[in-house]
Amino acid sequence: MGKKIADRRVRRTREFLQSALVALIVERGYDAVTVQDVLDRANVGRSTFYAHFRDKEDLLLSGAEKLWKQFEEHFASAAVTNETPWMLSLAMFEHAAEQRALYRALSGKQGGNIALQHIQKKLYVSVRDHLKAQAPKRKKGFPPDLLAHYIISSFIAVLTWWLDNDASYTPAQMNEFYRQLVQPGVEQIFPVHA
Amino acid sequence: MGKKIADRRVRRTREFLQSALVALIVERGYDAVTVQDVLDRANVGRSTFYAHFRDKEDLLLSGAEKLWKQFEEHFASAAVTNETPWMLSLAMFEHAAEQRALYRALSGKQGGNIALQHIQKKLYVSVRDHLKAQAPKRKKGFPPDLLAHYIISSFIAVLTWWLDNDASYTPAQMNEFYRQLVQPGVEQIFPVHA
Amino acid sequence: MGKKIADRRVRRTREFLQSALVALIVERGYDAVTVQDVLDRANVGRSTFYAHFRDKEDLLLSGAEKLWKQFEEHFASAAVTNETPWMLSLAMFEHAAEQRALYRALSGKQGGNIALQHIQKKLYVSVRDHLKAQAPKRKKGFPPDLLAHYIISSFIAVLTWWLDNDASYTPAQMNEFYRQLVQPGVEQIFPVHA
Amino acid sequence: MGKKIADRRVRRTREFLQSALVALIVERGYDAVTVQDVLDRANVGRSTFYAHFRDKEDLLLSGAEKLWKQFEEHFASAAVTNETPWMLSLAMFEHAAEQRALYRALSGKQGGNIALQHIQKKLYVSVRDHLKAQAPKRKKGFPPDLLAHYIISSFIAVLTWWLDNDASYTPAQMNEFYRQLVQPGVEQIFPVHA
DNA sequence: TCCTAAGCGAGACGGTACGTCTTGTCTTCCA
DNA sequence: TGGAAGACAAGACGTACCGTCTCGCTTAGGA
Repeated sequence: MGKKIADRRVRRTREFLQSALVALIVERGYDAVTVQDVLDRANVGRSTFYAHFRDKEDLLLSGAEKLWKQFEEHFASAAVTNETPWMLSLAMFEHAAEQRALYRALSGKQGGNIALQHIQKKLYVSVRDHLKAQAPKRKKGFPPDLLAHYIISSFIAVLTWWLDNDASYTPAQMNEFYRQLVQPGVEQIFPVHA
Repeated sequence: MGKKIADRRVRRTREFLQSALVALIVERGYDAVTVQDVLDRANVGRSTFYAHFRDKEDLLLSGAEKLWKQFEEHFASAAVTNETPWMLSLAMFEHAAEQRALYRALSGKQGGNIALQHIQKKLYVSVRDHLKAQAPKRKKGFPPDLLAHYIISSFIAVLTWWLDNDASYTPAQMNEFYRQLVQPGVEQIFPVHA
Repeated sequence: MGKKIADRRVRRTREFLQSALVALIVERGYDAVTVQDVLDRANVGRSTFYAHFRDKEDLLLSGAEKLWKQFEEHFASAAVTNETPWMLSLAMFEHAAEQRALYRALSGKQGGNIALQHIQKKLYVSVRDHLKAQAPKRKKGFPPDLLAHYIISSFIAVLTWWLDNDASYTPAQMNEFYRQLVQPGVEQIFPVHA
Repeated sequence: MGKKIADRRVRRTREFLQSALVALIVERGYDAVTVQDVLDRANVGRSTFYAHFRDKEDLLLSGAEKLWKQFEEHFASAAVTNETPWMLSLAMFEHAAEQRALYRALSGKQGGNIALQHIQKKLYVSVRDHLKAQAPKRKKGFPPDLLAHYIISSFIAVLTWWLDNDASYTPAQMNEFYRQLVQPGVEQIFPVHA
C-alpha cells in the first residue's frame, strides 16, 4: 500500500511547515512572516506548500486544530471527574502550561489573534449549547448567548494575560483566579443549585 | 493667518479620508480595503494621503483617537455624578449607541480589531491606575493587573456582543447586564465598601 | 535539462518585452512610454519585468545590445573583404536598411538618444583602438581621440539624417556620401598610404 | 513707473532660477535635478516658477536662448571681418571658452543634450539657408540638407569633445582642428572657388 | 528488478498593493 | 497685485508578496 507511505511523506511535510511557521511566529510575529520565509525554513517548495494549504492562515489554523485535538485528548484522559465546568478551564490552563510556547505563538499580538479566536469559537459553541440544554434554570431576561460569550471571553482574557505576562502562577492558581472573577456573577444569573 | 485656513483645508482632507475608510470598512471589512480604494472614495491624491498618515492603520487609529476624544467629552459632560465606575461603562454604551455605525466599523472582524484594541488599551490603563490608587483595599494575592485586564476585557466582550448582534437592548440594559456579570466577582476581590 | 526549458521561457519573456518597448517607442516616443504600458503590451507581470531588467532604460539598452550583436554577425559574414574601414560603415548602413524600423526607434528624438549613444560608444572605442594601433602614421599634433570622435560622430550624423528623413537613398549611396565628406579630411591628417 | 520696477523683479527672479538650474546641473546633471531643487536653491515659490516657465526644460532653454543671444552679440562685435564661414565657428569656440562652465552645463551628458540641440538647430538652419542661397555651385547629387547637417554635427562633435575633455587647446587650435577635418570634404562637394 | 505515478524543489510568472517621488495646478495669505 | 508657501490630484516608479504554473528529479510500490 503505497498510499500509507505517501501519507507518511505528506504528514512529514505538513509538520515541517507547521513547525516552521510556529518558530517564525515566535521570532517575529505572525504578520511579519512571509510564505517564502516558511518555505525557506521548512525546505519546502512553493508549489508543495500550496498543495497542502490554501494560505498562511490555513496553515496556522491547521496548527490550532491540532492543538485543539491535543487538548481534547488531554481533557478526556485527565478529567475523569469533570463534574463541574471549572474542570474544563483547569484542563486548558494545564494544557497551556505544557505547550506554553505554542500557545503564546498562537495567541495575542504575536499570533495575529487568528488561532486563538478559532479555539475561542469552539469553546463558545460548546458552552452555549451546554447552557441551552439547561435553559429553564436561567434567570429570566438575561440573553444566554451573551452569558456564553462572556464566560469564554473572560476565560480567554485570563488565559492570554497569563501567557503574555509569563507570570509564574500555576494552572491551578490561574483557574482559581478565573473562578473567583466569574463564578459569583454567573451563579446569580444562572443558579446552578436551583 | 494663512495657517488657520491651511489647517481648515487639512482638516477637511483628513476627515474625508477618515469617513471614506469607515464607509469602506462597513462595506467590505478592513482588510479588504485598499489605500487606493480610500483615495478614490475620498477624492484625494496618493501623496496627500501619505502626507497625512503613515498607512491605512494610522488612518484607522486616527479615527479611533477621534472617537475616544468624542467619548471623553461625552463622559465629561454627562457624568457630573460619576460617583461609581459603572457610570463610565454606561457612558460608553450610550456613546456606542449614538455612534453605532462607527463603533461597528472599528470593532470586531470588520475593523480588524485594531481600533478597538487601541481604545481597550486606554481603558485598561485608566482602570489599572484607578485600582492601583486604592491598592490597600485589595484582597491579598490577587494580581491587580489581571483584575484590570479582566474588567476591561469583559466590558469589551459585552460591548462587541451588543454591536455584533444588533440586539435592541438599550444602553442602560447592557450596562445592567455588564454589572450583573462583573460586579459580584470584583467586589469579593476588591471590596469597595471596606 | 530543465534549465534549457527555463531559459527558453526566459528568453521568450525578454523578447516580448523588447518588442513591446520598440513598438511603443515607434507609437509615442521613448519618454512617453510607461513601464506599465510595456507590461500591458507584452502581457507580462510587473515583478517579472523587474526580475529581468533594472528599468526601462535597461530594457532599451538590452535591445541595443541585441542589435549590436546582430550587426556584428552581419558584418562578420558579409565583410570577408573588409580591407578598408569604409566596409564597416557600409555594413552598418546596410544593416540599418534591413532593420530600419528598429534603428529609427532606437535613434533620434524617439529613442531618447540613449540606445544610439550606446552603440556610438562601442564604435568610438573600436575606431580609437584601430587608430592607436597605427599611431606612428598619424600627423603630429592632432589629438587621436578627437579624430575618432569626429569619425564616429559624423557617421552617426549621416546615419540619423538618413533615418529621420526616410530618403530613398541606398546604403551604398549613403556610404558614398559619408566617404565623400569624411575621407578627404581624415586622409590629410592620417595618411593611410604613408 | 512701477512697471519698470516690476520688470526688474521679474528679471531678477528669472535669473535666480536660471543660475540655480545651471549650478545644480553642474553639481549633479540635468536629469537628477528636480524642480523643487531649483526652487529651494533659488528661494522661489513653486507657483512663481510656473508663472515664468512651463517646466524644467523651458527654463533650460531660456538659458540656452540667452546664451545664443550673447553669442550673437559676441559674433556681431568681434567678426567685423567674417568673410569666411570659419570665422563663425571660431567665434563660437571663443565664446565657449569664455563661458566654459555654462557650455559644459548645457551640453553633453550633464545638460541632457537638450540645450545644445536647441542651439544646434539654429546653427543648422542658418547654414542650410546659407548653402541654399548658393545652390548652383553645389556638386550635383549631394543632398544639401545632409551637407548642412554634417557641417553642424561635426562642429558640435568637436566642440563637445573639447568641453568634455577639458583639454587645454585654445579656441584657435580647436577651430583649426575643425577646419582640417571638415574643409577638404566640403570643398570637394561644394567648391567655393568655382 | 524495473516502471510508473505521486510527491516534491525550484523558480518563472501575472497580478496587485504598497509607500515614494515628482510634476503641474490651485488656493491662500502677505508685503 | 505679484510672489512665497505649500496643499493637493495625478500618476509612474521600483519593491514585496501572493497564489498559479510548469518543469524535471526523486522515490517507493506494484508489475
